[in-house]
Amino acid sequence: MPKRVDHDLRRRQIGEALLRIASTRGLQAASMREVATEAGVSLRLVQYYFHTKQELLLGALAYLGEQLSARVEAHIRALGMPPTPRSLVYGTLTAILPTDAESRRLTRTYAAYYALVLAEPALAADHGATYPDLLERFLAGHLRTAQRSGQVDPDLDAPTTAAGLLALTNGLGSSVLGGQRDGDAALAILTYHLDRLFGGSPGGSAAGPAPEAS
Amino acid sequence: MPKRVDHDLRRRQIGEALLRIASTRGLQAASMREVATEAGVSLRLVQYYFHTKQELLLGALAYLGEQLSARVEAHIRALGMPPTPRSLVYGTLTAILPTDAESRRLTRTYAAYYALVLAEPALAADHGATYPDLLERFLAGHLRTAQRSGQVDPDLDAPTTAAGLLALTNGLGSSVLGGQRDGDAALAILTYHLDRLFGGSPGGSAAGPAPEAS
DNA sequence: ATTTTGATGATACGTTCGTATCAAAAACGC
DNA sequence: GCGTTTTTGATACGAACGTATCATCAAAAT
Repeated sequence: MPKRVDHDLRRRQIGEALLRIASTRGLQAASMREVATEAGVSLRLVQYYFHTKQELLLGALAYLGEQLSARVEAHIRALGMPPTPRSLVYGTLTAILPTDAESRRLTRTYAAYYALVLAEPALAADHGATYPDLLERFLAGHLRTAQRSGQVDPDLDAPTTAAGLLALTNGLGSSVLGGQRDGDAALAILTYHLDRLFGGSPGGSAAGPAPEAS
Repeated sequence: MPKRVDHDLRRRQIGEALLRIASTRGLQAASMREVATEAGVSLRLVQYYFHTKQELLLGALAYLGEQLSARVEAHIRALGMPPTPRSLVYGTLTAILPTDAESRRLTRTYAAYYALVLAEPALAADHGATYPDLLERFLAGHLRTAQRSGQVDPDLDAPTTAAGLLALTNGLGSSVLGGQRDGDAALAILTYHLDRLFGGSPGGSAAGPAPEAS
């Protein structure tokens, strides 16, 4: 048996090269040739692992989703264990806010794909609609938990509040990428709203364990 | 003197043809030839009025800004005269939420330009940064007025709240365009937050008439 | 060392793009 | 109807794109 190479790894290397181009110069600059150069491989190899460009775009989009999920998880973990409802909401939202180089890259790439999907809905058959939905339900669940433990006003509608928080964070992210304000200013606005929501007190106590992120 | 034609009008007709394409098929589908076809003129004429494509993109972006401003104004007016602080905030935010065909077209086009500007910042020299800023200051000012007249909690930070409302609206708009929810659901979430902000009571002196669907 | 798989190279096809260059025709105020 | 302006026509260029097709080279497991 001859040379063995992890095909999934190669595909990932090439796909992430595309994501790197998309984050800096946009998806329209991500031609097959440019991706090959960025990945340090030949054009022929890109064609070898992705028979068509649509395949490449879809594969890279999947990698982007994984990177985003990983960052959200890491951000939640960074706020201490075990996670409280507050740290889960806070960590999730601050993870997708472009405040550092990595989150800027992720959100810029996401924005590029978002525009592409708007023009060509066939690209995100179901990936685009379910992922934000999952995030929203995740937030709503923990908000409800926080309501039950008295950290959040129980009169609030949890799903509506969760949708509002996620939309707020996305909108703040857009304003940061658009150059309207910097990441710290956006983070300040987000924490202002979160602190108002969570009643100012650090709270948390020894509340019950929360559902798990996927 | 021979045939006289309003050059500004011609430029507008061509520019708006580009906006129409951008709203449905994205900016990458808006080639000079496609714009000419959409506008019902020859490619040569597009080149006559816009010497380069960048000129065309910039000109059309200006028209988009005018259309957006006009819609915001019309939406505010539709909420009754004279406008109250509440109707000004409500009208501004609902105007830029994709709830009907026109607002969907506007926000989709705006999203397409947003992605283009992210990849090519030279396109929106100052147009991109100042317009949302103006909107935000506009909202903050009327929020402060509402605070002084007791319709809004005076403990709130007006600029931060205004930035949050605008970001919330933009984020909700993105979720609508992305197919996560429909315009009515987004409008319900927005009004939920606005009603909480404005203390639930219709307030605003002689309570204004209900918003109108367009 | 042979065999199988991974990787490169060079190149080409057909399309579309932005842009440019000829020219001629059509419309309209005087 | 003259003359100026607007508009169209027919192409053409070079470049970049996605895709495809040759053949060859390198590497590693048996």
